[in-house]
Amino acid sequence: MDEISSLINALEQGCSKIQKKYFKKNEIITTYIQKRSQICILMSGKADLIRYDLNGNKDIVDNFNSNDIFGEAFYPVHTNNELSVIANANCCVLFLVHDDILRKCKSNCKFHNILSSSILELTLNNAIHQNTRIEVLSKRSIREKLLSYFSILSSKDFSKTVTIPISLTNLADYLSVDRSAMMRELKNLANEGFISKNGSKIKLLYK
Amino acid sequence: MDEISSLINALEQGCSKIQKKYFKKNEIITTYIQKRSQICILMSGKADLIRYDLNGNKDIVDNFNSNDIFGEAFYPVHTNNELSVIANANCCVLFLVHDDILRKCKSNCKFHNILSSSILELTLNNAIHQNTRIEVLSKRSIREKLLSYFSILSSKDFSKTVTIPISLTNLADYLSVDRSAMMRELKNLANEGFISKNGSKIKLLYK
DNA sequence: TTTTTTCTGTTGCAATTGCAACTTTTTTTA
DNA sequence: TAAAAAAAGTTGCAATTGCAACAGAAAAAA
Repeated sequence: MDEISSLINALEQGCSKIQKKYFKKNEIITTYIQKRSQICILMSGKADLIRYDLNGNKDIVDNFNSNDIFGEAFYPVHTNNELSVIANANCCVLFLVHDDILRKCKSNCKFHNILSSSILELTLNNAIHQNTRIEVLSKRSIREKLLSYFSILSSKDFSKTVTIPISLTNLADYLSVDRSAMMRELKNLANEGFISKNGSKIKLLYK
Repeated sequence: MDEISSLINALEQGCSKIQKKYFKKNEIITTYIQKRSQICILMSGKADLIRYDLNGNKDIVDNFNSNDIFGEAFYPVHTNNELSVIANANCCVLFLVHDDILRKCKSNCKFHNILSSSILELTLNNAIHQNTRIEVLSKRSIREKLLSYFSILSSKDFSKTVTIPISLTNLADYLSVDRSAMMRELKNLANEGFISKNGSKIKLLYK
């Protein structure tokens, strides 16, 4: 992705406003607390945005892959619970401070100008992902959520046969439904001839 | 909002890349079809993002207020149904083309530089709203959705008494639940002493 | 390779939710 | 200001869903 390589250049040419750090699996990348203007870019690896609720249950709020952008800057100021980003694999992360993106850095580094538009690109990308999730979450039944999800996968891949790119357990989390209820609904969809299913490979049989 | 006034300046100083248009209630502001790079900013008024589903039912996907940013650029490339933005009141809208934000306009207008960061600000703002909605949508029961929604309102207002800023009908849409089921749950919450309710004024009684 | 952990798959049951069909109240429009 | 439209409020009932508690398969770790 072009935006990412521009940023890497800026970094390597010595822009002091960008930090690059490495994390091992299970290490804490950042917490969303008093870092209002922190923007992070995951250059490689996988990470989860985690909340521990009042009962101490771990709740996966979001998850990030290569080229994803995240940070407290994307979240409301007033959150009840602390959010943490935890590495799910070895990660390389760029850290930027929001204000630094707008104002030029002291050394007036020549890559600074591209920063703002690169961040905008990634942020737009993030918005597309969010809207996609809102799309499926706003369906009222598990069946509709699944069909909506499959339909999006199908149009991305230009194919009526889609492979769910995450575990079914994680899919249930993504759709915010009970996993066993989702499994049941997958079976119903298959029994009623809407789909055929082999593991996480789904063939859409309707229309 | 600073970003908006910067944009207005850019416009009024004659940047040819920005268009300003006025719409009356019920007029179509734009459609999300083959306008991949269109970015719109609602300077005043209210608007809804609408989808007509297969049965011809009107489905309100999102709604926009002053200073909100929207456009096909925020949506996945492959959408099944056509999305339209309809004015809900008299609206003033700025239209920008995404590529123009990145490259400088021919006249090299001096306000062009601020464009990118202004758009970034608005886009980050948009992400915050989206994350807030995902937060409530990902709650599994109507009760949890309501409590989560109230809790967010409460921390915004620094008060245990909140006024729902939209109609209850629209709130049910926002939470993606059946309106009558939501009304029932509001009554249950009141009966069980979690809240007290007077119209759209809600007092939080827990903790 | 064995052990441990995670993931998949299943089912009964109770609780929640959506749907449909109303009435009443409030707001908007003519 | 009267009429029309939208919103609020209610309830019964059937369908969906979450929860709990399993067993077996697959993947990861030791």
